[in-house]
Amino acid sequence: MTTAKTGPKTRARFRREAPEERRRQLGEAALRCIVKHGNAGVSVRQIAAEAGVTQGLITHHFGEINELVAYAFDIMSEGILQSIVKAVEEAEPTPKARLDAFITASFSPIMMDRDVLGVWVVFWSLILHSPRMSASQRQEYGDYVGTVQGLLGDLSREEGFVVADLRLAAVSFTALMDGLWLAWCLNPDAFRPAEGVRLCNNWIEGLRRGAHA
Amino acid sequence: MTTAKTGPKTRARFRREAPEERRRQLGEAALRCIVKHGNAGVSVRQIAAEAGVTQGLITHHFGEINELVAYAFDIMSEGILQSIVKAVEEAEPTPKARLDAFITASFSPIMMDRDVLGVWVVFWSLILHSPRMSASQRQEYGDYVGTVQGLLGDLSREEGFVVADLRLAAVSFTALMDGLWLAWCLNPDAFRPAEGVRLCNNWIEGLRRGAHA
DNA sequence: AGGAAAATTATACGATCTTATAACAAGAAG
DNA sequence: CTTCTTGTTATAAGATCGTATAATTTTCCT
Repeated sequence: MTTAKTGPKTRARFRREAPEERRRQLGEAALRCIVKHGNAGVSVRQIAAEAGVTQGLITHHFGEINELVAYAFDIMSEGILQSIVKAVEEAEPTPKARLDAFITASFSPIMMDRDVLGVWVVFWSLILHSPRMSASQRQEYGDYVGTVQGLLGDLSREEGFVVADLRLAAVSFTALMDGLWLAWCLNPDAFRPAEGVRLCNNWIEGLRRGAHA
Repeated sequence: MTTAKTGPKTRARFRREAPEERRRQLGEAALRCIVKHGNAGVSVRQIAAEAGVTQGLITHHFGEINELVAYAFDIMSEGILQSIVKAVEEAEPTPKARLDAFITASFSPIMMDRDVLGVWVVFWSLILHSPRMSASQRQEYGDYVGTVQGLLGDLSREEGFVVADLRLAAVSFTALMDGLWLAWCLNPDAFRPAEGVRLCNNWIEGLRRGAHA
């Protein structure tokens, strides 16, 4: 891909952008690279090329590449949590409707996308060796479990069933969904999205029937 | 680490090993490298150094490095599945005791080890971009779910409760455990191993009470 | 012993990677 | 219109990576 007939000593023309915007562009380019090549896609050169800029820009905006990856992780985490929370907020304000919305959103086409989940799994694999990403993950995981705990607590109060340890129950439900995402991502034949919804609802049904009392 | 006083033109002495043994040594060295450095540990040079051999040996035994990684994945998969299955076989032959053994083994110190689980997560992240590993994973996942399905089916027959779709229930239980492993690996403060056992038992209790009927 | 087969070392080559540095240009401000 | 700031390009340096190839050593077989 040659630049269209540049003179002998002309430099490439470029557009100057606000730092936050460029950072976001680079972060999204990173996500696209990970979609395409997994871990192997994480490279200054590939990401710069994907974003249509030179490598130096990444150094300039992020210092080292791990910082860019962590930033991309943050972008994605926020995006996912937000889209799910949004679905909950838009549901009818009854505990059951809100929980249903949560589950449905979790298995909507936005989430049941191998590209999305594939990037997610790659991030998981990076967290253990990146204190920076680990901190983000703990924060985000806490928020997530907290949200689930709220939904489950509201439901139990509304319907009058007992849950011995609400936080643990939320951990369990979260684990179930993560596990289903992972299983489907690695092997989409394992179950259909609608079956994922059903399995989550079955878990809730167990909760109703006092399995966690 | 210099070799002890080699003459000017002497070559390093070495021991010749049977191919299968050497392959296994290299596979285990690869696992150790992944423990230490995650994805970044996957490199011909690092693995060869870890195994105490030269790089060429990896090419010789595996051709390309991805083949070695896939082999390491197979080693680990078999090891884990075997240790769990063994615990089940050693339990009393009642459905409940066997299932208990399965759950207990799944949260024993052998599994609740961040090094072990960390490697596991790295492998997950590689599967999506490696047809060879993907094939292994599907096979192994099928075996695993099949084992779970057998345990759940036996219990339901013994205790006389109804499960609408046994395969789906096994998928769900498997997902719960994978999700708990993942959560604990990324954040060991999320719950204690004994609580993991309890959460699995709670899931089973839901099954008993007809949540999946 | 002696010799053949194959495991292993040693080395080289080209590609790609990360990071650092200097030059340049775009946009804003005076 | 000029000047200043800084986002951006361009380039280089050094490390690491994967793989190929040839030389050498071990080991087994006769």
